[in-house]
Amino acid sequence: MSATVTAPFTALSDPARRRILELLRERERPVGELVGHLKLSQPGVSKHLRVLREVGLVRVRPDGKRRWYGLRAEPLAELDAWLAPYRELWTGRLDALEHHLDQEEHR
Amino acid sequence: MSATVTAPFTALSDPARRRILELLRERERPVGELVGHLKLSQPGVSKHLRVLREVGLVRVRPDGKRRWYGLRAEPLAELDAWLAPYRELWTGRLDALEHHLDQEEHR
DNA sequence: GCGACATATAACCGCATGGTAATGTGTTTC
DNA sequence: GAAACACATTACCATGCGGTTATATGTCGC
Repeated sequence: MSATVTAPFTALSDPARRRILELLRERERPVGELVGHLKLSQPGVSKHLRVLREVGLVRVRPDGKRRWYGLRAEPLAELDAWLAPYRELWTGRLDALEHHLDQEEHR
Repeated sequence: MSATVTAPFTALSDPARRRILELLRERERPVGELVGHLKLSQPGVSKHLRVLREVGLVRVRPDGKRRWYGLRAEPLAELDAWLAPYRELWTGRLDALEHHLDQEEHR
């Protein structure tokens, strides 16, 4: 684990891809259903799905002519881990990083 | 607040920019010092700093000929907020989202 | 005011990205 | 096995990005 966090950040920088993840957060969906929600052509959606697959943010489960896409949380967990050391900057804990809070209050 | 999360995701998708944030997490630094850590030309670093400034991830404090860059946590907090609804997918809490866990255990 | 210093901006380049229309591939149905 | 369906891939285009070198801008010391 913990390959690099570049890929997930890049993948999530596109609004359409974030929208797809949002839709898959509710439940698995076939491609056509995603297309119906996305103001994008079917190939456009397939292209985004390929990106999401390649960074491991979604998984596919073929079922006849349908391909059901589902969410994979692992890369998101890596982003969360990346964020961790920064989190104390805004969680009001003033241990060991007070100088940053100082900076904030002068802006 | 809560503009859009696209900008911070895009900004963080570059390793050099993440490295800069990492350096600024310790303390404020002038540009030259960042250049010294970054295998990049000075203009290259300045370009990345501009991007970080525009998305609000850093702030500048001019002091004579130096310009001291510091971290701003707000956009990171927005990312954290964006991640929130997904977080329960990997935190072992099996409330209301068991179907996702089901999916996970079949892979 | 002038040269040195610190940084920003401009101009340029190669490559990746996101979108589309067209086409290919696998599956179902009759 | 042929047509219809669901989806992926290809080919193409315009735009943006990250890098560099060259140059502009502002500040300090004398």
